[in-house]
Amino acid sequence: MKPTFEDIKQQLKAKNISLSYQRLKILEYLIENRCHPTVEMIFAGLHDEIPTLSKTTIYNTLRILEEAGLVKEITTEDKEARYDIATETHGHFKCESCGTIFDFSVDIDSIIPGDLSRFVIKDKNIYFKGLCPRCL
Amino acid sequence: MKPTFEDIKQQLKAKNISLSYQRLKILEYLIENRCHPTVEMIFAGLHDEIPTLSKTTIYNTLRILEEAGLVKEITTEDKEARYDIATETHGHFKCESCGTIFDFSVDIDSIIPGDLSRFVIKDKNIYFKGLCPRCL
DNA sequence: TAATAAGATTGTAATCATTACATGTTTGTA
DNA sequence: TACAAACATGTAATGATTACAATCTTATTA
Repeated sequence: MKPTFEDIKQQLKAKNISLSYQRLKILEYLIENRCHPTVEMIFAGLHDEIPTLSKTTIYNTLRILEEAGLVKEITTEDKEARYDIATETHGHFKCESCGTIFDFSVDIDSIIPGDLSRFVIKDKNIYFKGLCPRCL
Repeated sequence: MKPTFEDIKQQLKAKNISLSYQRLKILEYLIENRCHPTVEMIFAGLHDEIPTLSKTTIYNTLRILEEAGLVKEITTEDKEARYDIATETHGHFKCESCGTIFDFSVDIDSIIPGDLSRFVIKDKNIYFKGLCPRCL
């Protein structure tokens, strides 16, 4: 179910977002590096290929892709934001020791909130913390 | 099930955390203002009563209380952190229009992650976004 | 094809929440 | 009272993010 370039190109076209070289490379990076990278990591990772790439462009691109629903910002208590290609909803687990963020599958529809009947829910996030097997 | 001062004093004593005037007032504020305040809000709210209170003290106190498990930082994509007295686990819903954060009850144990059997889970967060009844 | 306008990218400078640090104050104990 | 440890305070530094102005690219139209 991982999106391919073609999937994403289609979605961008459908939303009238032009696909510049920089945007393409940022998307490529996100698809190939499913480690929930920070802006810094994207910047460093693309620097060899696009030495002129600016962080502002990365921020702009991520904002546009997020508004288009193709990318999600992962919210942790860290001050550096992390980004994830938006696929089916899944949970995130952050190891408090090594900082790695793991995906885990979860049936989000099974979460039935008690008293949100008059609210419109647009986004659901599940975020666990603890220790990963390697750090135990 | 809301904790009282006495509950909290007991817990602090049990953890060997001394209860200064400032810490007491910050706790008092958190107990009386269940609106998930920011540091700025705590600072402004206590300024009349303690004009000399410093933001550093608020940050320090919140960190100590969080380490003691009495306070939880709420993680949203906002850059300003919000704080909550740690009660039974509940979900948070942020209205994308007015920014208000609502609590909602949820049976967190009913969330069964698929593949975290070898992980130690220490904390679970549920964070929904959308529109609240008033903004609809 | 050339002219033009709209949209993208870039780099620098500003913003702002948070943290580090040094100094001054309070508290408990002998 | 004297002392030491813990605490509070204010200022300065940090660092991620955003604002902004200038430059470059792309698409469109005549």
